[in-house]
Amino acid sequence: MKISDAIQKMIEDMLNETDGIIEIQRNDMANKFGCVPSQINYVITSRFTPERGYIIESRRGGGGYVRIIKKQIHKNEYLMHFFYAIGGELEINAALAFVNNLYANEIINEREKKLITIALSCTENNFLRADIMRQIILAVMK
Amino acid sequence: MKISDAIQKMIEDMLNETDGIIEIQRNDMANKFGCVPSQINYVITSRFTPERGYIIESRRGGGGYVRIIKKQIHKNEYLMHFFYAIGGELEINAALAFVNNLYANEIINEREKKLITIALSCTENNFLRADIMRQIILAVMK
DNA sequence: ATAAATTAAAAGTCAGAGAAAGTCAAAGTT
DNA sequence: AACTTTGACTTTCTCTGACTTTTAATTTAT
Repeated sequence: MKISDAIQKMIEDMLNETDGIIEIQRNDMANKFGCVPSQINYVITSRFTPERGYIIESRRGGGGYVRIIKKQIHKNEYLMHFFYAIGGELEINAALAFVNNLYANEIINEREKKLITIALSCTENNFLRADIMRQIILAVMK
Repeated sequence: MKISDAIQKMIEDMLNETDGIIEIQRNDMANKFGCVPSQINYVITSRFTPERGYIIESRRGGGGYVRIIKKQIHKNEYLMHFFYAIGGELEINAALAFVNNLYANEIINEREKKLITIALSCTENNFLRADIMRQIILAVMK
């Protein structure tokens, strides 16, 4: 049961094995799963949506394909940019505003936000805080 | 014995036999107890509430399910214990040992461990560090 | 040998049927 | 009065198939 989930998983696995961009043959894939081709469309439109960070491109006719692209969230770029923007000092309010931004952009979750807030609030020294902020960015960047 | 109580007991038993997370088919379970499906909802909403430490997730349609998650409270107990064990001062080595312990026990993940380490390393002051440790525990406990 | 026409090979669309779970109010119990 | 049971109705999700559209490949005509 749950063919759609199996299809989703296969696509995700393929995306992980590559650089986040794959091309599939709709009919082939439907065949592999013993389902009707339009079910592939169903899976794609219900799970690989733009809101979830996917881009779909396709072409019909002989040698057609469906291309699924997982948007590489510019997370690291975003973080890098900030990393270099931090000066020698960092005020607590500016720091917390940035953290809220990270949270809003889903780069960190609520728990991480709390931990980071603690780390940033542990000193009055804005030089030290800038340093801590840099360490945090590196930690979050993985 | 009331049917609802029997259903509750079965769910609790299932939760105890697993890691505190189960998935049931609402209609199947209703069938087992010879009741109407909506009675399962009744049991869940009246007994497996968030206040009692349960999380409910579900999905409709073919292959649907109701997932019941029992929040592992022992983690919080564990954290509580440490929270009260922290004295006025906390040396960096003791603090980091504790963090490693949390990581080993899967209460925090690697990324959180990094963030916590940063927070704990931001001062030379063992009084302040004890305070930070307490804040961290509260943040992680939710 | 090209251009046009045809055929074949994809992928897309959409609506309907079916499979679950959710809701809520009324009726029954304790 | 509070809790339990029931069932009619709703909503969401999945699967299917007939039909359409687009593109490539092939054949035919000039």
